[in-house]
Amino acid sequence: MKNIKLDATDRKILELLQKNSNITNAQLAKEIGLSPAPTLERVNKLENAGVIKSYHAVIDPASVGLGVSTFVMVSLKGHNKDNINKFNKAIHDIEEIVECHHITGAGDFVLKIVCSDIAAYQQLMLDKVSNIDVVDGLQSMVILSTFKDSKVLPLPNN
Amino acid sequence: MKNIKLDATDRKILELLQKNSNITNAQLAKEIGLSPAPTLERVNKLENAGVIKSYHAVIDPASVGLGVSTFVMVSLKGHNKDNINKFNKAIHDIEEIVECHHITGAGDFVLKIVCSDIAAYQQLMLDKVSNIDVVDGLQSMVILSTFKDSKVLPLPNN
DNA sequence: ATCTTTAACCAAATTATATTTGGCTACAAA
DNA sequence: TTTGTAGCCAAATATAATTTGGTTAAAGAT
Repeated sequence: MKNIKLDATDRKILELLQKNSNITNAQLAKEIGLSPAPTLERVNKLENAGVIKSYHAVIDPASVGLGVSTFVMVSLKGHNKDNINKFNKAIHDIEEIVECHHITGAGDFVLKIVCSDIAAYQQLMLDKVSNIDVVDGLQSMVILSTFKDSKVLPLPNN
Repeated sequence: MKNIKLDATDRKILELLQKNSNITNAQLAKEIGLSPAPTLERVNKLENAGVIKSYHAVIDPASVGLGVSTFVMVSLKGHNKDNINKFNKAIHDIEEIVECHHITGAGDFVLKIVCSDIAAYQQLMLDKVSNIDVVDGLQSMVILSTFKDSKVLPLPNN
């Protein structure tokens, strides 16, 4: 991934595509004040440089029967490279675990988990997560509601 | 938002669009085994029903100078509706706070925060977050690395 | 100072893709 | 049995992406 210098126009493009990636190139061009050709050129450059990583649809969990989301703090039995790798491998194939971050502070990892209901969640935790042998402790926080979930990062001006 | 019944084809569409929303309708049609016309019809139906909420580009934080991401556990001074509303309002305009979830367990809220560096993070926390008058305690967890960040929810089969 | 190169841009042509149309089939309700 | 409806397809059309060729302006070289 190259190191690319972004100008104000690039940042505007990034902001707009984070907000809504289904905007047409023509509309995007209009909003940033350029014609379609150089607009597309800039978008391609941002993609090739790895600044834009990917494009995704976001679906409403409830409408597909996913009623429970949680954050889980995980502590490992010994916070060493080997155990971290084992843990990483173990969680990778559990599709209900949609995020896994290695953190400083109280625990070692924080997971985000999504599943149908509390029963399914309990089963997942008992059968799969707490069974991972390097896992020491787990602390679940059930999401009651989400007040903010912005897909737009706060781009610095330089 | 209507209650829509999803069949296996709809779920396949949702999976593919979550994975990569820039796929062409023709390619999507091919992968689900239908022609473009009914494929598009299904996508439109999913959008109109609110199952597909939005489309977004994902950018690489590091490549735009965003080097620090954290989770923050927040406790409020009294967990009542009024204070929750005040908190909600206060965090809404802080663009570095990209997520805010109301949770059960140890704290009252968990935030996800993204900013340039530790100095900027400290300033943000001191100047803006800890200043919110309903905030009682804060506990930061800095993300060292992210092992998994799937944009694809685990769709139940019915 | 003047040349040369390069990057960024535009308008317009072309290519690719989305979208609409009309009609067919199969299943379900009347 | 009939009638309506949902879901599908192929093909026509409309829209959008992409390419092309050429212009301008700024930076570095002579």
